[in-house]
Amino acid sequence: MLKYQQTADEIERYIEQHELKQGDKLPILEELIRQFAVSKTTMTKSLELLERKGIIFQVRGSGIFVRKTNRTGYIRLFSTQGFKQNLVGHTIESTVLALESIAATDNIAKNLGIEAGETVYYVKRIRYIDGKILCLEESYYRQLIVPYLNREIVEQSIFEYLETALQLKIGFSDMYMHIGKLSAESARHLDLTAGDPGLTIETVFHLTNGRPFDYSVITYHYEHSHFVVQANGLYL
Amino acid sequence: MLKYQQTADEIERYIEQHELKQGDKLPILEELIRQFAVSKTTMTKSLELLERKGIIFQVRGSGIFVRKTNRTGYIRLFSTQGFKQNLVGHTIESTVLALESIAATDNIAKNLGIEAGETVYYVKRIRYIDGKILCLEESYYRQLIVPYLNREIVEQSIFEYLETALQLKIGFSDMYMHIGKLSAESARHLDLTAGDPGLTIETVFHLTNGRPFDYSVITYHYEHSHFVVQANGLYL
DNA sequence: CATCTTAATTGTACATGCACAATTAATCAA
DNA sequence: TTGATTAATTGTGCATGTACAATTAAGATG
Repeated sequence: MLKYQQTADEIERYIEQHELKQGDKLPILEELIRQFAVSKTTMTKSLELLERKGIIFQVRGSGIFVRKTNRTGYIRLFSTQGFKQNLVGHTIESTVLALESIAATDNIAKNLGIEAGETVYYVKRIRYIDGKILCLEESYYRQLIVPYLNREIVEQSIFEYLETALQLKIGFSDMYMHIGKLSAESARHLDLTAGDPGLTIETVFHLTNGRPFDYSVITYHYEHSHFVVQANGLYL
Repeated sequence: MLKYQQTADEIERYIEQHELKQGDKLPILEELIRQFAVSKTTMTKSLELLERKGIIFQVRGSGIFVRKTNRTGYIRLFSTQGFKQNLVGHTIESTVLALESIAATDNIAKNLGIEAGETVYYVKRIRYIDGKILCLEESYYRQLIVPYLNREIVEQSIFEYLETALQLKIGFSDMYMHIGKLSAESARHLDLTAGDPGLTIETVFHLTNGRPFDYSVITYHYEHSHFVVQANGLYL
């Protein structure tokens, strides 16, 4: 593990152990450098990481302070950390509705930037959070990159399998969000009524080398989906 | 302007001028350093910035490549850049429904982390994108930090006024998202029907020194809201 | 010609040092 | 005591240098 990541983890633990609250001040940079015995570069990178994770904020000339959201029970969207750490205290389960190899349709191909007809795994799942329906997911994995999937893997975390067993390195992703009314079929799976609200997120996942390997369409259950995003710059 | 920001801008322009596409390779690091006559640190920071903006991706041992989303007409959520650059080619207009000083309710106070009763500006607007209703916005600004607002300012970009005229430095924000059915009142403002889908984003804005100054509740028109998010790590 | 091994390429991690900007604390003047 | 000025504190920008990891290309081997 990289030194700056490890240092960041340690600082995070330090914050928890000392039960620091929003706005509490951490030791100054120099002191942190001394305590953790790393160089300025490394410590700066660690702090930058923590800042992007929304755990601290830094004020030049003043100090380094703890940042906390004041709501609980929200799912953290776009966390740098994975799915798992994100949802400590929550249980995620999946019901697999479909798992098969198919030929990519035009739409799938376009999103993945491949030729129509290429073989992809089609996975359809309902995912539960703490026993309640969270979302309906339909994903398409390029078989060229993900040569094998089975029911057991798909019932658990697919991405964990990709990263550990297949050693794939997931890089970046483009997410397209829109709101709409549920179709009869989606509503049935989510145990809702057609016309009810739904948030749909389409995502194209890429490996670190830029190759797209997964296109997924997720529709969230509007009553069980509360998201929090910790942003750093401006936005809208 | 900082050197690494300026360099990043120049590289961005370079990409546009050379009409580079998704996956196209940029000159190697050393070459970029030479061309732009900056140090390795600076160039690295510039590239990191561009990476976070979703403009490039870097592959160790291979090179630096252009990253582009393949859909247009989507609004970029959580862009590091401001509202303006984000929406080039789009027109944003606002209708002001309310602008008054009020005493903070318990809910407002809790979100801003202040005492109930503190004076805040209440701003209610409908915002249009390219002539179509985008969202209904209700914001609360602490008068202690934003001492003056008028109709003219509120009709334009409030944040631009805060940054330029008041010299406030906006730091980070916590955003809470959920989907639901529109109330009769919201629906009326958005020219929709009660019960229609709506995406609501509550945001608490902080200055760079960590002080919260704005709590806003925005409800988006489901037919005119298409968002894109370029994420870098994993997520859900 | 395919496959393995090795070497070259290319970005990332980490250390050090100097200069400087933003904030806060201390000092001084009235 | 108040308000302005100065000084100390504290994080950020930028330059240089060494080592190394991931990828790709080249070469060797069968």
